[in-house]
Amino acid sequence: MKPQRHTSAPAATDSCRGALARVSCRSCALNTLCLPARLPPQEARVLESVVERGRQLCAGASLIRAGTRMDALYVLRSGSAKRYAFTMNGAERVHGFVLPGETVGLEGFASDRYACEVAALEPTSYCRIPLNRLEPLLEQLPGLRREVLRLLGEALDESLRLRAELGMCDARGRVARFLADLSRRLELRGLSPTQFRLSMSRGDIARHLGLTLETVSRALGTFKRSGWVEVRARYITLLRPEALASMGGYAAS
Amino acid sequence: MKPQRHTSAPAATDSCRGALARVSCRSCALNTLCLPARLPPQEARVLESVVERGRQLCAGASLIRAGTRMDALYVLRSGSAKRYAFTMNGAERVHGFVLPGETVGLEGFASDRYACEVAALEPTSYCRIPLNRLEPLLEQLPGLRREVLRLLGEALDESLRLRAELGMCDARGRVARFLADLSRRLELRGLSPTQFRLSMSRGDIARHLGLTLETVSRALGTFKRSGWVEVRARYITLLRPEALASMGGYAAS
DNA sequence: CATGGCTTTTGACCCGTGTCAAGTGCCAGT
DNA sequence: ACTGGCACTTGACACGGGTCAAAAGCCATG
Repeated sequence: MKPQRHTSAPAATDSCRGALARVSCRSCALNTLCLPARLPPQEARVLESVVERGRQLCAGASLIRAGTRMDALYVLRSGSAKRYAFTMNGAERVHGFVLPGETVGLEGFASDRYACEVAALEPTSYCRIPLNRLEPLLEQLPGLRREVLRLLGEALDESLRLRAELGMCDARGRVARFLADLSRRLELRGLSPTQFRLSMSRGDIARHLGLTLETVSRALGTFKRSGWVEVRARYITLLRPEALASMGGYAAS
Repeated sequence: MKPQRHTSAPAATDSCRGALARVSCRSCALNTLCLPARLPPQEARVLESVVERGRQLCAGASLIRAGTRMDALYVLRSGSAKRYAFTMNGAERVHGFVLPGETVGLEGFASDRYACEVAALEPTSYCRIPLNRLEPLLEQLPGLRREVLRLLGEALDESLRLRAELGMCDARGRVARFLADLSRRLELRGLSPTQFRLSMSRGDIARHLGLTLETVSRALGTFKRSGWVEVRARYITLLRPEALASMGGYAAS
């Protein structure tokens, strides 16, 4: 068993940055969102013992290289990242953006190799769950087994839903939906749902939504002129979130 | 234990239709494609003991109702089906088409409820793997555990790739890709890759590719005029599959 | 064989978005 | 402060594909 070192103040505060000790999910700010949150406490404790803390990544650095052997799952602790891949004609395609508490690397189960590149969009830290430590736990812990299946199912469901809904609305609807979705996810993390910084470029957003960066820019321009948002470079303020939500087809399902 | 009745001739021939006995994956025509194919033989034998044979569905009948509690995985034995769902504005969205040997119901892991409706497009038969029998096996059989993860990963990967590639090519490219993909999957099942019947309507294809049925029809018309395909109602002959494949961005990856 | 209903094809038109190009703003380095 | 580079905005234009409408095929039924 590895030595366990505690920060004297066990405050579960707004950031994990300071802590240099080994992972303690219970004292992590993300404990209500992250993978262990849905596990029975004793299973969470076992899982905790195999989680490794990754070092900080600078903006642009890759957390996962597409095509490399899958050897771990990763969970973001802070910062943000984009998941992307290239089509055979060399065009970059952005599959999505990753926020703290979200798991990446799941598509690797398909072929034992990661299918997406995952790169930090700003200084970003993460946790790592090595597969060779995870697999034995899947045998012993039924809750963890169900949770991994749930995560995969959720990723699949989200991907299907995204394709369906983006395919049905026009450019402005897609951008509206993107903002509404981001807003919701930020709120879940205790951040302001109406005022935030976009860590990704217009081009990244465009390549995610299947548009061009000019069209994204124009959509934002329209929202600005309608008084729905305020845009200053990458800083966004949502003035009429309901308008965006309804335009993006974000009705109460 | 249920009674086991064997057909006297154990021929692994081209169809499972005749057999009325309980499931015997080893003698099934799909045994090289289906879920057990990638399992170690002894695990496959255990899995076989929990698989139930479903009765034949007629065209239009639902195999899975969206929103109902997830209680099983399903594998198609013969026929074909479409997976679809409705967006909140009531528009139908086709997530994909299912061929024999393919597994459906995986998205249910997200929330314990099926997210897609799955309906037969022609007379169709299937196998059923109840979850309450599958779960204990996941604890005991490491190969099965990996295989279920692989299936989910594959579904996820395919969904991502589909979204990426469809988003980047024009209407004709999408239809070409659709035909090339179908052709490949039919060939895997030992059927002709160049001559087949489309069990789905133009509208279904359109709702799957994010187009309108008129555009799908026009794309087929173009291919016909170029001499790439022959179209007679729902019967299709691919005359220049390579042309379609390259247009759909189906290069050797 | 005729009928009616459904699916598919074809045509005409127009809007939205991609494309190309120029212009603006922001930041870092010299 | 100047400069070069990059991200973003804005404008003009063309075209692909959505929309509406009508005609043609296909298949059932009586």
